[in-house]
Amino acid sequence: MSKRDLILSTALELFNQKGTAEVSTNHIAEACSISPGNLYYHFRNKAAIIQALFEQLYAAWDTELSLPNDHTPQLSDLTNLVETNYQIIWRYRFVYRELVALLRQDLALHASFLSTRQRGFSGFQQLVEQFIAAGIMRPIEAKTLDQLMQICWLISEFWLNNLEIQQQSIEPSTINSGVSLMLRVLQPYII
Amino acid sequence: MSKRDLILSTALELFNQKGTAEVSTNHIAEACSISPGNLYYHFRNKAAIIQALFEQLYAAWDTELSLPNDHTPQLSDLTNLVETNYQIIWRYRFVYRELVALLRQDLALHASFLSTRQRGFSGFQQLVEQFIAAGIMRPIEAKTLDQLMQICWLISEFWLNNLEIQQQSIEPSTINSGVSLMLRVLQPYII
DNA sequence: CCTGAAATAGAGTAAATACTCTAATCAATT
DNA sequence: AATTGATTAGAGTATTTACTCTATTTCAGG
Repeated sequence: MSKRDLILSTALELFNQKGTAEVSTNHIAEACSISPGNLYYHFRNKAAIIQALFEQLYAAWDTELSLPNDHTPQLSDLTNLVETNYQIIWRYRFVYRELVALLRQDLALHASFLSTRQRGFSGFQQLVEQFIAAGIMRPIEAKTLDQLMQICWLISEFWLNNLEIQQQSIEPSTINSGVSLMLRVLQPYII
Repeated sequence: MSKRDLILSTALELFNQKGTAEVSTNHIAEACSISPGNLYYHFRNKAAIIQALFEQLYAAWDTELSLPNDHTPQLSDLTNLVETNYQIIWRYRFVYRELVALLRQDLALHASFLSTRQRGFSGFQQLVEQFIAAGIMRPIEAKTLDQLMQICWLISEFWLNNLEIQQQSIEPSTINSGVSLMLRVLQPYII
């Protein structure tokens, strides 16, 4: 593993443990057993480390959330996708824990996050539209569909936060409850 | 206004603007035009200021979210409640922006928040059960009902965060879209 | 083996932070 | 006027933070 990757994975672990505000660059360097100077050789500043971790998150979404597009979609595709998404978010959990604060402090980060998020949302919406086309779901009026999508998206983004607030351990079973929550929203429209 | 209240309202304003990590006790004191020593006369430490603001939030929920219990409930009661709740959360918006981080740093705060939250959730659930009893909503199986409540609750807690991420201005119209999102969840069960 | 660039160590700095301490002031009561 | 307790100012402190600078080491290619 390159030193750059070591710094990033160590920072990720510490950020997830204690939050970005509580973890200093010196902490990260010490946890990596390297000097502060070395850390600043690899990263311009602390914000650059956070940005790089966001980039990793984007990459994880891109590579791990792809759909097999050679078959007609099934509901299981949706649940798989959502579950994988929860796993990714959990891996980078500091991001959603502090999301609003982090984005407010960094305009460029906000922009990149918004566009990545928009891509994800569009893909999600297309999947549901494929369900309708395939007769798995009833036709839905445009505005209603948009609202349903927004609700599902809200669940997928904030369900883990909700679990953490409730101090529930994040295990497959609790994560699955987030998946079934989303299915509950769509259920009245599933044939 | 007592000096204590001045400190709290100033701190609230600054926390909402910049986040708790970016606002120091010295900042607060300066913004109040008082000395740091004076601030520490009124509050043991920075955490105590945050705790006091949480108490104000609890109080706002208690006093402003009461239901008129002399008439059979109507759907408009629900929308009014949710709207008022959004206004309260917006007033103390730093709380939900940083919620997971704040609670993880302060065990006592976490406990008080959880119990207050539980009370609110129960009240909300009772209201919906009254709708069912009044024939406004169809009877719903227990597990389904619980899931619906959780979804609505998630929306009420995180909708403003979602708006902030989208950089949308928080206005009556955008807040109303949060209310109709919740109605969209319940709509299939409304008679 | 030499060279030079990349990588690293580690001391150092200016600023900020949470918080303390002491002395002064105020305001009400005796 | 004197006393007393609540309030306030403001200087001070130890620590931490993000980040810089310079000197040294590593190591691949000629």
